[in-house]
Amino acid sequence: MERQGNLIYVIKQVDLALRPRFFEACASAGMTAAQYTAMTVLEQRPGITSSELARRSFVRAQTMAATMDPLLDGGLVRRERDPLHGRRILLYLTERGAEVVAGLAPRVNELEELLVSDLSEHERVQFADYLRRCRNALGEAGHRVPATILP
Amino acid sequence: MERQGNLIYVIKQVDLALRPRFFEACASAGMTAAQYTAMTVLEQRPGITSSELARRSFVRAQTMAATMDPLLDGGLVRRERDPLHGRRILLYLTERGAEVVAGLAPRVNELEELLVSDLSEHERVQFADYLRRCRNALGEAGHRVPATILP
DNA sequence: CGGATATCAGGGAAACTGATATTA
DNA sequence: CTAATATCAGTTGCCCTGATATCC
Repeated sequence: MERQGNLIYVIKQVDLALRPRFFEACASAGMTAAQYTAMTVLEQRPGITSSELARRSFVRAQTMAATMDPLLDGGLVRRERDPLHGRRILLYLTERGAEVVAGLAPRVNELEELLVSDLSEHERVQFADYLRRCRNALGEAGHRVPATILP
Repeated sequence: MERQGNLIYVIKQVDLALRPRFFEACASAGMTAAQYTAMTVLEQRPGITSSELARRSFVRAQTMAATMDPLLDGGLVRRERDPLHGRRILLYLTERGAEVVAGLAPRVNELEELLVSDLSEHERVQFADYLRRCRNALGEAGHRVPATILP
């Protein structure tokens, strides 16, 4: 009886407490949180399509396309037609895009350090592992993301 | 080396993966996610003020007031002037409000069970503890109530 | 006075649904 | 034909800042 019952609520609280600081950091580099997040994924998976990027980010293709638009206009992300597939368009960070992401990393790391400041080294590793397993449990259970497991 | 580096990103992923299901459950009871969340807090802290509720939820007073409005109109939440303080207005769930929250609990518990379905009993306890400590680390570090400077 | 509460007004980031054309 | 991609258009939930009046 009496389950803990408020895990979802606490995750929401953490997200809300994180948000203004994360927004602020991203804004200092001239972009939004969604844009920065997408760029960090793009950095690790060059040549990914917008649809695949959307799937990994748990949003719709239209949402990701809208997120990308200002980055394309701003020259932070570059598009390239897939020579093997006439419909797909592949995405890459430009040099400037990579520089901006790298320039923002210290501030984001600082925020992340604050987030886990009360956890020991061992606990941080466990926490990251638990979070990934939770994400995968949700991702695998249909509702979205039919295929691949995320890194 | 290889920092973990993407903790914030994974939290965001979990939140995004959770959101559509959570929204769907709340909508089935005729309310939004923010409204349901606020009501669960109200259930555990009857007589709380809207401002204090906002503070605990990591949002502004205006945001919480806007969240409450439809609940007040719908008769799920009741307001009462604080007899000891002419400005404060205390909030309470109505009977109907309590019923709606109780009716939604099974679906929310089901979702939470899915979330932690890959964690052992011991790991779930640890996970909840880590999340709360992360939330507290962010909450204690100020950043809230910056109170803009300048005239 | 300063500090907290409540509330009006407006704005923005970021998700959603629906519809459509194209291509493997 | 079906599935996936890209994209146009509109909508919504929900957070924000700024300003103001009231109360201790």
